Amino acid sequence: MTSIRKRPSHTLTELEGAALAVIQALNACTPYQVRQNFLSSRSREWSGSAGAVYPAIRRLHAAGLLRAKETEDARHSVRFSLSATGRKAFEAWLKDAERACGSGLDPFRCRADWWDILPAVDRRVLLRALARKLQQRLEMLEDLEARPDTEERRGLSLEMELHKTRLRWLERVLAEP
Amino acid sequence: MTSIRKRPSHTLTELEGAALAVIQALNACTPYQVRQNFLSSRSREWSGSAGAVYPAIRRLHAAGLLRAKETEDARHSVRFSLSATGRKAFEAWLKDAERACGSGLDPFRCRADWWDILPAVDRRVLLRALARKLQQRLEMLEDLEARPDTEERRGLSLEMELHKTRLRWLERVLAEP
DNA sequence: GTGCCCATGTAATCTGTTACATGATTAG
DNA sequence: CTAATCATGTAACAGATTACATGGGCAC
Repeated sequence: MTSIRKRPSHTLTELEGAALAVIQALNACTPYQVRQNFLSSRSREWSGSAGAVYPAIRRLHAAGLLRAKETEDARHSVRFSLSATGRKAFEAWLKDAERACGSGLDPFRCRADWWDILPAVDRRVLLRALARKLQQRLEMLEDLEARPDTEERRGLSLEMELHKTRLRWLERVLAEP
Repeated sequence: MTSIRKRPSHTLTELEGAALAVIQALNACTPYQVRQNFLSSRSREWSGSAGAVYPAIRRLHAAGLLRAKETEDARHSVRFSLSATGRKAFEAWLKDAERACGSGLDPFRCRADWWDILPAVDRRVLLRALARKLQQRLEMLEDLEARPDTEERRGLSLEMELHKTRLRWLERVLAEP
């Protein structure tokens, strides 16, 4: 009897799902392009390190989710696109409400419960510093939004709203006793 | 010459930081108590698996951040508390605005950019399903908040606000063309 | 042709996961 | 006394990170 698999074949990691999304969007692209897409993305969710991207794409290919087409150029690089299985797996990842609605690992929320244990003065200083940093990120995102060449407008506006929510929360805590 | 260390001694993982927070809060506790605290936490950020907690505490101890005091009971279990170095490291973790204000790996935001590529009908069905799921989580959190024995009220209210923000974002997208 | 960037990786390591193991304690 | 459960782990493995390697193409 085989033991229960940790990750059943139909479940993708977040990075794998995102890689499929990029490949789907660019419709046949090289691992390098996927990596560049991750690197240029303003979200620092992943480093987009070669050591993550190339093996992930190899895994997806080995699992039959990707079809490879070798190009003619001298570097004989390989362009990948989604197979039928791959499209199905990607759709499942995209529609996975359970994972989408989990909170993930939010470093802000993770610390929020503990800031209270600081001495009052320290805490106020820290919360104000956090508010400044959030404000700063928000302005950065606003600049990004203003640029006409920015993709990912959906995620951008969502991220800005989330930052604003954190800011409001900070201000509410600061306004307390 | 030694190569640059990936993780300099003064940087903690999120789990290590959270473990220090629990140990600090309980003021001298066993690894088991730390683990129970993670397990009982409503946040599913980590599994609180033994294979993560025990090694993490051993690491922190080996790094001199924790002091161990063996108890007298037959299980001769060990209670840990923060050393001076440990308090300093924990404070640094707690006050790390750079990490706190990053967005972490948010599975909702991660997918938000790609939902647009679905056919309009599919997308509306999905977004409504997501809204229901978020609503459901929100109600669960409200119940939790209503219970008098709930700790982590700060993080709880923040998490609820973040969920509400996601809900509003969904409704805004649904209200479009 | 030499130096530099492009594109693709590999190696070592680190942290976390699941699944299993094991001795102590307590309920019956 | 025996069985469940408490408390503490270990083993095998997965997936990511950093740092390094390598070979092709192009600027000068």
